[in-house]
Amino acid sequence: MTTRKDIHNSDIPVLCQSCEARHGGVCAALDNHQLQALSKASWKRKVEPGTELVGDAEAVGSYSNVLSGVVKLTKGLSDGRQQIVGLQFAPDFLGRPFKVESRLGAEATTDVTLCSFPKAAVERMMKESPGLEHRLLQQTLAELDDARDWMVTLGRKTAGEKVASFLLLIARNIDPASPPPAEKTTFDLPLTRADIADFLGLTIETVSRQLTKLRADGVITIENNRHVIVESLERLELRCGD
Amino acid sequence: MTTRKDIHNSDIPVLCQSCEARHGGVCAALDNHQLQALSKASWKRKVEPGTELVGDAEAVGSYSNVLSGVVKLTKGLSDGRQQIVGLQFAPDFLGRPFKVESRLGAEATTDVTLCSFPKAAVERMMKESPGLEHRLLQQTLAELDDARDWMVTLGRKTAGEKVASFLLLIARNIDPASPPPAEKTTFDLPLTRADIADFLGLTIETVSRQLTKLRADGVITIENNRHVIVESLERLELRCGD
DNA sequence: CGTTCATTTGATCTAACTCAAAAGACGTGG
DNA sequence: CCACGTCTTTTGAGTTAGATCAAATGAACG
Repeated sequence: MTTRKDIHNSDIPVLCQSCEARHGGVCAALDNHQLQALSKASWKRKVEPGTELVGDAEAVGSYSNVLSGVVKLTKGLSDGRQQIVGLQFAPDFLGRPFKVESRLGAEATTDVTLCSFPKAAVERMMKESPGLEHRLLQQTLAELDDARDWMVTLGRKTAGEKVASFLLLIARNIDPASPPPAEKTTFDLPLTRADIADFLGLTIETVSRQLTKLRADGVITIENNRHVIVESLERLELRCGD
Repeated sequence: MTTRKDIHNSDIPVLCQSCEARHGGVCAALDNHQLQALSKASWKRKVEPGTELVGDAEAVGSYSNVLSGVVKLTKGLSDGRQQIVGLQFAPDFLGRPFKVESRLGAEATTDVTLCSFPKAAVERMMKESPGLEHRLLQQTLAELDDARDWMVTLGRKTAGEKVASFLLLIARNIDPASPPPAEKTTFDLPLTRADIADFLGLTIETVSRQLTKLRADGVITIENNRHVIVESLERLELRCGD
């Protein structure tokens, strides 16, 4: 077992060996040969919070895997109103296949590590290997499910339920390694109050007031504005409305 | 040219020959041989408005193509609040691949014609032919784009903008044959006021008031509660906020 | 032509927004 | 280490868009 694994690993590109996306991400659909080919054309980069990864209505020449951190996907109205339409956590795939122009903005909200590939290389590989396209369909279906869940949050939940739903979403997704925490968790909010407001379709003030309420009710504790301690996930779930 | 086409048509299953989804829908990704195989196991049906096609949290044994009419996809909260998270027009594909249980309700809102296939047959065919999976990825990506557009509508638009956006969406999608009307159109609303409210995250009363306003401002005319005449698509677009 | 259901209209009410100011976090340079 | 300025978050007071409650009108149908 150990031997076999080592032999296998020796075929895996150096760049990919320690990569988390190797298992959960789209790269999991590639065999070692394809991984070799792709890794030659790929590059890692680290970006700071606030870095714009894809501009709204901008041509995109590459796809990426999110290896760590959080990326927000935004859409704007002509008068400046904004809505965050998705959050990407590791090891999500970032990019819109088969379209030159993205109608989405993408921006790092925390320190983010990315592994990027040229659009052409991915699309060639997609034609050759159905497994990759299958994996991409899976992720897209999952994103569609998430988007529709969020539509319920946006359309039908109260401010209190929205904020609770948001905290739960973060608690469940912020750590790509350990899946679902049971009863108590802790994390740093990957978004500012302004971003949370744009994600929930609320104002900063309303978000703040609802967080204060959750704190007053002993459901959460907040330290230094960013660090959240969820005292009871169960009680948080009860406040989500569903 | 005519000759060739006729020869080709003779290979196409009778059931599919006059089918609109043959060109725009997922079936367009199948060759005649595959079409033959699938059509043997498929069946058409007509259903009335209000027919539940898929129950929330119900196991689904088949996929369908919408051939005519409109299907609403719904999600509910525990206390009865509802949100429509998508509308399917012809020739959309209906169903959630790779999942036994749908977390969505699906209900006809008009008279609907469906062509249904056993889940297993579609999934087998998907494994054999990458083209089908590719086509499905395309539709899923399009649905994801639509869902995200709608998130902006739900999260950031005013009641007036929401209703205008809804009318525009219907005007652009109700007729699968002729794509985008230019300046004036006419259609029957495929949804009741209650459904429109659930789609827009509003109440019936607010929807009604906004429709009345659009009528008062001369943007639309309404006959018999259901039939809408859009006097100026351009002026409707201006009211959508984006 | 009366019953039923969908829609409109009217009169309040309230959750969330807006505007304004205070409090807290954080970095910088003395 | 502390004083200062900047930026973010919280808190407060008043306003409003859309909800709620209630009633009238209109369409469809046996």
